Amino acid sequence: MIKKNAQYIDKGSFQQDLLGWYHANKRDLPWRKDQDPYKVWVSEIMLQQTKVDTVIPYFYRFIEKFPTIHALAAAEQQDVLKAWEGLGYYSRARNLQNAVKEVVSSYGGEVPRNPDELGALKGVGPYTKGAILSIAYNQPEPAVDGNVMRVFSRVLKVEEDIALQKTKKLFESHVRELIYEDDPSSFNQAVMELGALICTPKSPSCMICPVQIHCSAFKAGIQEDLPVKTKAKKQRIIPYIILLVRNSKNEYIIEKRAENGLLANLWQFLMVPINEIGWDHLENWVYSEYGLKVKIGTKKGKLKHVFSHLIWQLDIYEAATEQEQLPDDRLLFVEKGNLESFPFPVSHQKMMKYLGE
DNA sequence: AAGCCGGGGAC
DNA sequence: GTCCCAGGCTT
Repeated sequence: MIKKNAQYIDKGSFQQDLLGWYHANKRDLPWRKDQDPYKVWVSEIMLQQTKVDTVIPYFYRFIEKFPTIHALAAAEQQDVLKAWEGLGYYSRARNLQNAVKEVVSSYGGEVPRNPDELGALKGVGPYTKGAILSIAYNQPEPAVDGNVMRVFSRVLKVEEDIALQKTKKLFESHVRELIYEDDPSSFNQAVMELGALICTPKSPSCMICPVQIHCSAFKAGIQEDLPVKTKAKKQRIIPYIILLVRNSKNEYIIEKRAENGLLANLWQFLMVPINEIGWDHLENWVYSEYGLKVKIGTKKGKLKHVFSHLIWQLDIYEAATEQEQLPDDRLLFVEKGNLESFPFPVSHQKMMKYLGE
């Protein structure tokens, strides 16, 4: 039985109602066609902080391009990033390939079923570890994500802040107690499916919920008030001048971003942090930063791009250079028609409509 | 514990 | 505008 401040629940009846609903209503998703641990792994990484409908086309393309662990391990990172382009959180792609290489070199290409070995892989945290172990290997391990915390915060009327680490551990212990050991894969997926389809953040469909009679929050009429979660901070606004620099051969200058941090190893048009530089020193800064002499032209447009923790305010200008040689390793001349072979952040993809002919 | 790390869709 | 999504890593 459930302890602490949570309410009691009839475990067998809850499992039966939840799993019965799941088997009758689960979505036909591409990563549910088999239990290939590699495909389960790829899907779970893509699904981190990302909706199912967004992931589906990426998953198809990714598996077609990298069908096996060995294929992904042998790929160029730029090709992996290109397949991830637009999905966001690009460290997921870099970590996944890093981990896949580790699986090839240390585990003969087989995804570890040992929890400690699996959890030690880059990008495999507590949730993903539990998801792979339960879904691919049928082990009764908890896989606690946002859905699971929302569902059980309501069913068990847990009123602790789900942003806290200790609250997540509390839910893991609840799942260990409640999990259906004959089919932990279906149990974990059923809770998440319920969270996605019925027990939604706003306006949950309690009237058609298969576990309504088990739900303490519904009984108390406070399901809309759970889960409790502290609010995120507001984003900082950072203004940039974007320079669409073109040479006499009608090629554009793009720059490879740093190998760590925001949008790592993706490509972009030149970005000038105008607040730090100031308009008067703009061309001088470009020369000191890149050894590049440019003439700023006319303004072509503006964009606002929102990240989870900051906002880019982008003013886009065309610019020209007469240099033939690029003095900086980060920079590259590329014809307009070849830009699509490089991975770009979405914000810079949106700038391409301002390029000339 | 808090900050960093994308992008999109629902409301 | 707000929230949050099948989270993890770093400090």
